[in-house]
Order: sequence, then structure tokens, then C-alpha cells
Amino acid sequence: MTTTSAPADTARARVERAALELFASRGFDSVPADEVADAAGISRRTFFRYYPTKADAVWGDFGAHVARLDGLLRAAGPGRPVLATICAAYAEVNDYGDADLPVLRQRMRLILTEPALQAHSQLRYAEIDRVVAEHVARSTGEDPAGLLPRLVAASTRAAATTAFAAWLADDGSDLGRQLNRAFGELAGGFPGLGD
Amino acid sequence: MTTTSAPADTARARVERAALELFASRGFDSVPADEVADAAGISRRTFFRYYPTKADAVWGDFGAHVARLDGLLRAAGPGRPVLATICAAYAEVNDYGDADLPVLRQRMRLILTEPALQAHSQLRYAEIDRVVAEHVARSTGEDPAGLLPRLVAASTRAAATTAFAAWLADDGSDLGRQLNRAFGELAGGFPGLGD
DNA sequence: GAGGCTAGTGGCACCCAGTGCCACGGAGCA
DNA sequence: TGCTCCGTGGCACTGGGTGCCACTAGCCTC
Repeated sequence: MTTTSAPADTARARVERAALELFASRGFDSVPADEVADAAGISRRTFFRYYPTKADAVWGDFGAHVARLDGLLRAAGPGRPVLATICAAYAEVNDYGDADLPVLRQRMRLILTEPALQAHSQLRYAEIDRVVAEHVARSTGEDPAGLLPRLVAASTRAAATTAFAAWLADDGSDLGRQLNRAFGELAGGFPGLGD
Repeated sequence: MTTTSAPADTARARVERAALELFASRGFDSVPADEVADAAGISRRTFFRYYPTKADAVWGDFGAHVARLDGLLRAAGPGRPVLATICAAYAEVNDYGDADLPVLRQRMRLILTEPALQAHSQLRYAEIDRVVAEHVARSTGEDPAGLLPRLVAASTRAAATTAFAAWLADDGSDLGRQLNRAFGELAGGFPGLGD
């Protein structure tokens, strides 16, 4: 869940790199925003102009990420199997080159383990859920605020984050494979649980 | 998701009531902790001894809630259908008398709509997920940190919060019924989506 | 009953996230 | 040269959260 691999030595990118590095080595709560700003060569005030909260610096250009997901879902159009489409879209949006994987791991490790970032993530996930729920609504003709679209959005997102956690816990594994496994279980209604 | 109906005019309970009332009427961010403390007749310092964060005041005694869920799941024991057990446990833990429903609505409306509380909720949900994942692990003999237990915990929780949202949006509806609907869809693997 | 221990409380000072306001400086243009 | 405009930095302020200390009420012991 990040931006492209464009090296781009913009101030924004420097902030993001400094944030990941500092937070990963010393913990999110132990590094004041001032220090990240210093490391990136800007003032604290400017830091908060680039990223509205300290947590946002970890997420990079997440808006573009959501927009990309939205584009893929809209492109898939209705009529195709919904869960499979969502899974494929998640996989494609999170398909990074080998060079970018370490950064992705660092980012996701922070987001999944640091409590403050874990909390913040809910707000970001809500953006994803909105986009996914709209796709389900388009596919089924329901109201995006109805139970089914919301439920599909929330549980596919649960599948995605679980896949991320599993990928993170296993150094050798492939993210796409974990996503497929998780979505497979979900789509099957969890067979083997005895219901 | 709250404590029992015990009226209990303890300072803790007064804080909780004042918090719900003030936050509901003026918004979570617009009410400083000082004011909640004042309204409950205690100092700001003492407020933060009762509740470690301002957000926690909204949740009441959530630890007891989680403990109750854990107890129900352990009591159900392995061998029973897992999703059905989880659904029943969620339903039972959230089965309030008519007198307490308005408070529950107020609480859940805050948690589901106020961004700061939405973010904070993730930390609370993590406690639930832990308990549910352990139950799945007991039932299947897997590692609680494995993909399936985590996935079941995350997606059942997604079902539960979605059910809450639907219940909240529809004044007349019954929470238990919404939970059953959501869990039914989940357990069926979302038929009718064309996968 | 006096002294002492303890738990709950309040006050104070501090750190830090985030924000509004203003001042500065450089780029572009007339 | 003067103008505007934009990005930046500094400053001060609000508010969440915490560590520290002082006070008090109860309770226990001698």
C-alpha cells in the first residue's frame, strides 16, 4: 500500500523516507514530528503541511492508492464475479517490484504493530471500504450503504489485512498468494469449521 | 458493546454518562476532557486515571465485555460449528434490555461516526479479535496467529460491526436479527455475487 | 487516642500533536 | 523597480496525556 517506485527526491518523499526509517528504528511514539522534519530538512510547520498527521507520513500517497483501486474496480465492470474482482484488484494494487518490497514490509510492519498507527489505519481503511462498497453496489444494484455492500467491503478488507499480516510474518512468502488464500477461504464461507 | 445496566452512581459511571451526553450533543472533538471531568465532578487528572484516553470514556467497562465474550466462547467448547458459536456469543454479549438500548445506540453512533473514535475502536477490536482467534485455534488445532484464526476473527468482527451499523441506521430493527443476517451472508460465502 | 501507612485525589508542570496567524523571500510578471 | 503570489518558517495557542508531589481520609497498630 504505497506510491510508485519513482525515486523522486522531493521534500515529500524525503519526509516519508525519514519517517519510515526513524519510526522503524525507534518506535512511532518515541520520535517527535520535529525530528522527522529535521531529518527531511524542513520545518515542523511544513511537515504538517505535507502530511496532516504524523501517522499520514507513513502511508505516503495513499489517496492515489485508493484511486487506483477504484479505477480497477470500475474497469472490471459489473457482471464479473465480485469477490474475485476485488481480490484481483487488491493484488494488482499491491503488486510491487522486488526493489520496493523492503519499504512495503517496513511500512506494513509499522502500521500493523504500532498501536497509534493501527488506530489511524481504520480511517484509511474506511476510504477503501467506501470504494469497494460502491463496486458491490454497482454490481448488485443495491444501495452502497446497505448491509451487503458494507459487509463485503469490510470482510474483504479483513481478508486483505490478514493476508498482509501473514505475508509479513513469513519472510519468504508472496503477497499475492496470501491474498488468494485469504479470499479463497472467505469466498468458501470457511469450510471445515463445521457449520 | 457496553457494561451492564447497573445504575451505580460511582464516579466512573458519572464520567461515562457525562461523556456520552456531551460528545453526542457537541461532538467528540469539541468537548475537552476538562469539561467532561467537570461535569462528572472530578478533576481532569482523575479523569485520566479512570480512563486512559478520552476515547475510552465512551466504551465504559469494555474489558468486562471482552471477558464475557471469551467466557462464552470457552464455554461453547470445540466441536460445535464455529461461526454459529461466534455469532451467538456476539449476540448474547450485546443483548441489552430495552432500557439500555438508547445508551447503546448513543455509544455506537459515536463510535461509528466520530473519526477519532472510529480510529480508537481498532485498538478495542484487536482485543476481541484476539479472543475470537484463540477460540478458532482451539476448535481447529491451529496456531492462533495463523491465517485462518486471524481471518475468521477479522471477518466475523467485520460482520458484527456491519450489523451494528445496519441496526443503527434502522431505528426499528433488532440487533440480534442484523447479526444473524450478516453472519449468514458471511457463512454462505456471499452467494449471489457470481463467484 | 496518637502515630503511621495507604489509597484516592487534585494541582502543577511538562511534552507533544496539530493549527491559525503572520512575516519573509523568491519566482514570475508588468 | 515594484507587484503579486506561493511556499516556507516562526510563533503562540489549544488540548491530550503523564510524571511528580502534596493533601486527605480511612484504617491499622501499639
